[in-house]
Amino acid sequence: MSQLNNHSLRITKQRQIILDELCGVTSHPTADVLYQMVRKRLPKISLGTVYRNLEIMSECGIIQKLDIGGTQKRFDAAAHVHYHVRCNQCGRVDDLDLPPDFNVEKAAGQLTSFKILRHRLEFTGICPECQT
Amino acid sequence: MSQLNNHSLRITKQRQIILDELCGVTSHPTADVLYQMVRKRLPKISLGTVYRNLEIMSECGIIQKLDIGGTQKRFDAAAHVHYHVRCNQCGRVDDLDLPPDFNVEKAAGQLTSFKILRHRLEFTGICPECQT
DNA sequence: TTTGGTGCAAAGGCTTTGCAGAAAG
DNA sequence: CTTTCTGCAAAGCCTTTGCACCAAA
Repeated sequence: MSQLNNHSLRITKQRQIILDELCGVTSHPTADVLYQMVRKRLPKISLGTVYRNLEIMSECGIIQKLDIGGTQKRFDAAAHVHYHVRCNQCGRVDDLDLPPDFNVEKAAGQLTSFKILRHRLEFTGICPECQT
Repeated sequence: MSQLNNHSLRITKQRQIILDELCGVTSHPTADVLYQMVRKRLPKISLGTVYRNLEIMSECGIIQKLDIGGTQKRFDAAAHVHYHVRCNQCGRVDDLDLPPDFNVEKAAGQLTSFKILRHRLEFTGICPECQT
């Protein structure tokens, strides 16, 4: 568990359980799915608290907030960078680790049992105008 | 311009101008930005109409609806598959054409004047369970 | 105490949709 | 005429936020 910002973060039961549940799955749940999971252990928790804490924890680098398309964001306890496969039909998102140097199509086909239909590569960074 | 579904699509002034404006830019405007552009030529058009037609046109394959992260979807008149660079600061999205075989970091750095900070590769397809 | 967190509910941002009137075929 | 489309406004969905109370340090 990494360290925090300037202000001290308390380890509350809510936070602990949210993180715990997220760590306990290999899927990449949306906030509301995680909320349902957490509610089994903490029935009175609010969805707002789940969102708040997921946001905070991702800012601290404890978890990752995935913005990989679809209408809802997904969350991931794995801190390292990796790729994903999404199912067009059910929306399921699985991990996919790729070597730094690879042939996209080939590598993906070998590493997952998904039937790959498309892929999308997106870079993020600072555009020329914002660099100045 | 490709062909349509079972039901006949009419070529209305609204549709024509929306497509025209989208074709006229190399950026990947969000629906509301496109709405502003279109409004200069068609002041009474509604945002709903813009959304509706963008959706229809992307279903027909005339344009592409990009779901590449960020809160808003973006639209692109280019039908061919390609990649994108997004600016973390202003949200600007540029095209990036990559050869089928490439070294991700190197290729990207050479092809854009963005300062690349991260990249993300996402595959989509059908998961094992949905395949059966 | 003081500071930060929670639950609740309301508000926000983007997108979709129902409907009655308008327009194209 | 019939069918599709439009503008408008309302509703929907996901997420964020203000606030009063609560809890940890």
